[in-house]
Amino acid sequence: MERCSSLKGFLSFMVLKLISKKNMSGQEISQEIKKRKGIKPSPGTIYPVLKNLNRKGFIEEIGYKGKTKRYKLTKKGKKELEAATIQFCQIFYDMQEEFKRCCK
Amino acid sequence: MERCSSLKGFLSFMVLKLISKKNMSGQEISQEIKKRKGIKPSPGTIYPVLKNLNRKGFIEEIGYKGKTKRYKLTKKGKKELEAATIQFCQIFYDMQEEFKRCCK
DNA sequence: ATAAATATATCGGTTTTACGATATTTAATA
DNA sequence: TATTAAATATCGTAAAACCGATATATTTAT
Repeated sequence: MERCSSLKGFLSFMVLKLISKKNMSGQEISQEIKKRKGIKPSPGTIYPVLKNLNRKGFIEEIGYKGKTKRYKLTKKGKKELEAATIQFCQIFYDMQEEFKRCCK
Repeated sequence: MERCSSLKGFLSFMVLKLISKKNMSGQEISQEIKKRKGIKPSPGTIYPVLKNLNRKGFIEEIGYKGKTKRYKLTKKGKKELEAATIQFCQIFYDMQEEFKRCCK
């Protein structure tokens, strides 16, 4: 195909966006997605996405004292997210009004 | 899989949204998408989407005097779009700020 | 009316996205 | 430390999304 951004899809985009706001583990990400979408992505969905983002250098692991592993955005990841965000806004620019309407 | 909305994906959503603003032909839709995304969907992409939306009763053909066929939203399509919009906003609710930032 | 151009439709195949099951690792608890 | 629970990782498979090529239909121009 050939995408503009090298992100795979909306799920990757979403994961990157979530991690950008707060360092998160796979579980935390899954739960946040469930909260928004209503459907919790299966392990077979979320972990490959994380692996892929990690492989591309967009995120990296941080693990500290007895806490389960979390991911944080790399500098590269921040740039990628910024690019993807711009594209997202371009594609859905006319959703702004809907947001105002939907989200009270 | 099993989605919340019965729309197939973001492309279907986008097409529905575009048609909701203005009755459009396949070509016009393709061009608008190219304008936003940079990539024009191939005929093999866009027409099956239209066919699917039509089969589900979300859009219907209107053709008039020497003009190429256009589609308009049905009542059912409007309801569907509304539901999908709400879901979209729920999923991406925190994109509002980005919109303000990106779209000058 | 015929030819050329444009738009639409369809088909087979590829890639992407995601799942479910299972295995492994890590953390919490006894 | 051993046991259990939770989180992560991996694998094969399935379905969705999309493309390119080709065929057909419709408009436009000759």
